[in-house]
Amino acid sequence: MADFNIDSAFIPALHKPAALLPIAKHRESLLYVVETYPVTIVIGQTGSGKTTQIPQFLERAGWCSDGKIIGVTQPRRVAATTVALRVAEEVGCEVGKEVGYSIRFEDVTSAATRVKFMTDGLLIREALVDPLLSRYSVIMVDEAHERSTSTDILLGLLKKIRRKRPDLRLIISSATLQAEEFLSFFTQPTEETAPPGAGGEEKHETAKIVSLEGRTYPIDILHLESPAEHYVEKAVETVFDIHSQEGDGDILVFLTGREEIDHAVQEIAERAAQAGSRYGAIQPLPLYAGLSTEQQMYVFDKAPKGTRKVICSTNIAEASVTIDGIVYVVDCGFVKLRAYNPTTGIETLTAAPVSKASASQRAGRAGRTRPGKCFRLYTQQAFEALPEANPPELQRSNLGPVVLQLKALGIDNVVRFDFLSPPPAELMSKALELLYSLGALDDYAKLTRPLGFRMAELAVEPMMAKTLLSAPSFDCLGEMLTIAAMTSLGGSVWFHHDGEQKQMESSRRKFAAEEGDHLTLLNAYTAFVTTGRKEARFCRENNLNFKSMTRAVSIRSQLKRYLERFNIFVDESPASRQPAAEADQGRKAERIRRCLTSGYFAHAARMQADGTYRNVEGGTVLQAHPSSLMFNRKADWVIFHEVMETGEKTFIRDVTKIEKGWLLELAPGFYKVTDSRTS
DNA sequence: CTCATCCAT
Repeated sequence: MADFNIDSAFIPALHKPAALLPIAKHRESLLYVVETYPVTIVIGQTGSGKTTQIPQFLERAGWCSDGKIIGVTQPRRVAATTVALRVAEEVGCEVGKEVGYSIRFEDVTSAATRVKFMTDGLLIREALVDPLLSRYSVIMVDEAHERSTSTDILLGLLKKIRRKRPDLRLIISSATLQAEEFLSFFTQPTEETAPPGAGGEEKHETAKIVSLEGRTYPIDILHLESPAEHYVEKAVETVFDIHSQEGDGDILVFLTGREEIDHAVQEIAERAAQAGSRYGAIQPLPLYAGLSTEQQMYVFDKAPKGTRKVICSTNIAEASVTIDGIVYVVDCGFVKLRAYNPTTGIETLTAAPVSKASASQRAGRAGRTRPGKCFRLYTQQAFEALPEANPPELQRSNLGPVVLQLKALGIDNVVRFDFLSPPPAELMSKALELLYSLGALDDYAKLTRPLGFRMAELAVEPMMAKTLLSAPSFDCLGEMLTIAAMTSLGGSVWFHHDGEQKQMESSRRKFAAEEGDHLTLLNAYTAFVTTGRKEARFCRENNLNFKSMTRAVSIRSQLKRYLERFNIFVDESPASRQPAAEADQGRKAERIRRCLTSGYFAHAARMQADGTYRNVEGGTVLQAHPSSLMFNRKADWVIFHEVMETGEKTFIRDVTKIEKGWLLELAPGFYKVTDSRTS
């Protein structure tokens, strides 16, 4: 009995009893506010229990007694499912009964469901069918401070719906002090409701802020005395300072991207090897979304006894992934942000200083299980100068999908939609132009019938939606469904372990199509579902990401069902899948390339003598991304799925060869007369 | 010779 250990003798409870959560003592006042005010803004730190407890309070207080239900939205799928599981456990029911969740491809609800967790994007789609969201008595929008595109649109919609449904209660939950912004948004009358002068009295009765204290441990925050020149080097140094001078506990290092992370991990491993066993072992691990699920799982494994885990991560560990046992956080002070340039139509991905909100969220990751420390690799003055929050996504995105969705929701005047933060006019007009050129909007900027309405209903971006809806006329619908599903995976199709890049390249060559990436993706998918029998083994043998391929199967069948609703049917009879003669295959490939051109004509480029591409305006130098089959291959005209500027270079991804004449033929409005300079 | 993070009956 000498080695009796109290830690292994007791198993810690999975969850704290709800009554111990700080929120419990706010129950009465919270219910009073929800009863009295149409909109409640809840400020609650992580650990306050707001997400799990508030829906239960409401349900027990009778908010579902008239057959209506309580909806809780999350910006992420994992959050929607895990919170639902946890609340079901607390309530003591099976998930899908009284407590359920609904995300794309997974509806775990039933007639008995009274509390429903879901992604905010899904609730927007529900509004297409039920514009007043009449099933719900209360809608809680969680993590609203993240200001994702779908959260922002949802808030605008809910404000509009509330006017027609005074009985509807809204709860907006936010982790930071941005609550005032939500308050003024919901108390400000919209132009439609308020004649000038009215509405002042309403201001006091519409919305109210409620603050809940969190239950995290204290965190010491330390800043640098003078700025660091190279934050990656400084981060590595800081890791070793912690390792040699601080007590035990794992370290989480925030960096901006894959390159920095791989470098830091390698550096830490090398230095640890040099230092020998003076301070105990150290285990550096990378974490970013581009890793396979399997590689990501390592960060959750407990390090061997006496070994300190150091996780070098992107922003994924700021809110999406939570790792237990982190006591020290090292914050480099930067984050990669995406922005869309409406003049060039090109997205950029660049490192920018984090916001104060992000910095405190990062620090908070140190205090989840016991008191922690956060080392910021910037000065106190630099911190003070940081913006409160980053600009919301809606103000720096391609708004094509947003405009399409708003129009489908019956909001014709999208410019006057009540945005929490209106996007710049240039983004709006660029989106309208694109949708007009695709034929989704008419001369009066109204959604066309049937094309525009159908495009809005398909869950793919506008250019692909147009391509898909053109596919029957090119007799390649089955193939296009596959290509749409594969491109929407966003580059996670191919997969390789460290140092096996060569092997992956040769695997990919087996599926390679001379015409480019789209047909290569089609070949890979076809092989997966036929000879591969949708099995994981086939993926392992061919360096394909099994999870992604399985998802492609789901997306494809969902898109197929949509089209069937429009009375567009795909011939998938065995006869249609017979391998065709070579000449037929060539003709089929050409039909597919023409069809792609009918949707992606605005994404056309021509190769120059030096191997780079120029877009149609001629101003921008584009390069095939190294992950593209067209990297280092000759072409003339091409279309591409995506363009992104990172650092010095502007890359195009998913590239397919076309012929110049097709542009004029398939997009005569966009490419008017032959320009002698480009011919 | 390479890309932050999410989401959609």
